[in-house]
Amino acid sequence: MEVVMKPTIKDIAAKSGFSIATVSRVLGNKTGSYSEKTQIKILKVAKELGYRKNSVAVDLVKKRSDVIALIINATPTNFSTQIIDGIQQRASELGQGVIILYAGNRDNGLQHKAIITALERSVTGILLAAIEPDEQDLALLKASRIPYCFVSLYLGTRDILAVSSDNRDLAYQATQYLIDRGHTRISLVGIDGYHTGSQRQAGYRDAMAANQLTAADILSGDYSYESGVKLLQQVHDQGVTAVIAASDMVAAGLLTAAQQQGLTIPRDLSIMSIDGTIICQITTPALTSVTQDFYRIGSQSVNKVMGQPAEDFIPVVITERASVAVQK
Amino acid sequence: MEVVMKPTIKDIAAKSGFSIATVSRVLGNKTGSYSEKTQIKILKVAKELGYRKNSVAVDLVKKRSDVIALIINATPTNFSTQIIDGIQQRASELGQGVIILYAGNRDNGLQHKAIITALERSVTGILLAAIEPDEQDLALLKASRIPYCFVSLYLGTRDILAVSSDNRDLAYQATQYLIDRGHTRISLVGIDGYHTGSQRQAGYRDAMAANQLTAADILSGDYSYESGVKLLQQVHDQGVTAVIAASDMVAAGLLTAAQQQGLTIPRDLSIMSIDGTIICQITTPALTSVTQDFYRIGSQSVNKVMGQPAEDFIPVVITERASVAVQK
DNA sequence: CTGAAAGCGCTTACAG
DNA sequence: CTGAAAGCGCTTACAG
Repeated sequence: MEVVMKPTIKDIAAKSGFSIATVSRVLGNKTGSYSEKTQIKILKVAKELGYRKNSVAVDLVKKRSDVIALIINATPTNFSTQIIDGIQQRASELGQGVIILYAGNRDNGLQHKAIITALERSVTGILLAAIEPDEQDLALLKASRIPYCFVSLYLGTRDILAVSSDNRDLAYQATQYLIDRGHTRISLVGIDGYHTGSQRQAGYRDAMAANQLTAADILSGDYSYESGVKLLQQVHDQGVTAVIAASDMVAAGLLTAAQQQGLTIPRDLSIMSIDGTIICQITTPALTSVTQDFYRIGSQSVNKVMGQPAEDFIPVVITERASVAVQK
Repeated sequence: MEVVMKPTIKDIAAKSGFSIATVSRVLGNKTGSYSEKTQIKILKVAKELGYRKNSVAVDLVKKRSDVIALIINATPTNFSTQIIDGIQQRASELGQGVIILYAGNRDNGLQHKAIITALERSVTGILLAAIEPDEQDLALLKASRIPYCFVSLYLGTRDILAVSSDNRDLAYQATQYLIDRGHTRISLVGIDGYHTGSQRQAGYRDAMAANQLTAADILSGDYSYESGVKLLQQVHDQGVTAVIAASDMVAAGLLTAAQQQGLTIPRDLSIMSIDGTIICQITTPALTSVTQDFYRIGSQSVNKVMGQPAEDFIPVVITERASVAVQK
């Protein structure tokens, strides 16, 4: 029974009386290489048969996919939607589809697997969002002939394509903002020591130093809500008047825990968040933040991986809400 | 220069002195069909050449991908991470990869495009998460020979595979919970009239009726934070003592707006949320919720689309936090 | 255990 | 404008 088989151009050729070459041309819209009558006939037959192109075959012969692979992990903070929107939008303008490969939450195995999957599918380019690559990942990527670009992560070298906020500058601005409001004892909380984390640590330290202030011990964490909750006590012990939270989620955790301790924010503690997602609006008080332009980070990274001119660093902006008080 | 070309099994065959058939067998691990010496030799050459399999070619000849396509849209509430985790986990247990196709935010065009993309790539199955299909989408899906399953959406018929919470029951439970705590004037807020929405509306109405209570006008919205903010005034005008929010985001919006109006939650208004994501912990007070088991919804949907036994409806649970007061 | 050959569903010079 | 043929990189009966 033919019924059960997916129809191919061969079926269309047989039924229409043309060769598969001609069928391929009209289906592929190679305008000018077929007559209108032929087109009409073939299109009609294709529709009758319920024909649907087999992209796998097309990709094989064309040796490329016209799809960008986006590898992303489940970060505790939910900025990914904006990044994805930016990527999708720009990719579609450039005629590229995008498939998302999920790398778990900082799961090195999954991450590696995702890279390999992308490599094996002859994608146009690979985007790695918020992925901290290990040596192996990097070696794999470098050995491939496929362009790749890190998104929202700067590896510290121009040799590797990347689009992100300038994390040093971002933390510097956050710190300076607090200093400008009279704070002198300021802490940085919930951060790790990978690329993004250490760049932010540097920005924080530089700003403190530039203002002749001594930096507090940095409180390590993993950017999560739980980190924030857990670290509040240490923040309190530090005796600081203001904190910079490594992410909106850390800020939210800090806030909840502080309130449970009976603290009033921002009177007893000012919180400056990093990211500026909708989380900042949900909390009470709303969180003042250094806001990243994730959409633009996404769209520019597509430009970059497609070999078009693109910005390296996307400017951030400070969004004043209600979690920072002026220190007398 | 050979250097620039990606090596193929033909290159390995040439360099190792074996035929491409044998190369294919050892690379494909067809144990028993080659000698150990051969294996060692071929693997060595493959490594030297930096060989990487071309999955596109493999898929073409095998006529299937061993990947599940997950089509997902950017819902205002961020439960997707949990669904994805569940899907990824179960899929990998079954030897399936998963690619995610992003359908924007209720964007019918993108949604349709995503379905077509999946159809053209001979995936093992298609999962549609929180997607309300239109006629066209459904026709497309039905016409294909690829199994598909809706995730977190029940179309109201057993003919179409789906795994979700029982949304009627979910809303019924939420309503009954409030009634049990003395509330009689209860509203349902931020919901739409599609499948999930109307099922919840029915559950709400049924519970009210079963308790001889009159249902308030349902306040329509799109499950977003903004909906919650915008609808608070109407909730207030209704004079209810408790609301069921269509999602965590709606609940958060309601809460923020209420607090801005000077209301104290839950004293002045009890809020019962639907979803139970981390958002519920972030707000002050924390939101009591009907909590869905998104992870399980995800993993069971994989079973279902792979033709394995699976549950249709995943039980929900009520998580008491601090946004519901007992009404005297 | 191994190889020659056919074939997966397309595209694209080449020739007419 | 159209068709016959080669080929994309693999897998897998078939024969030995």
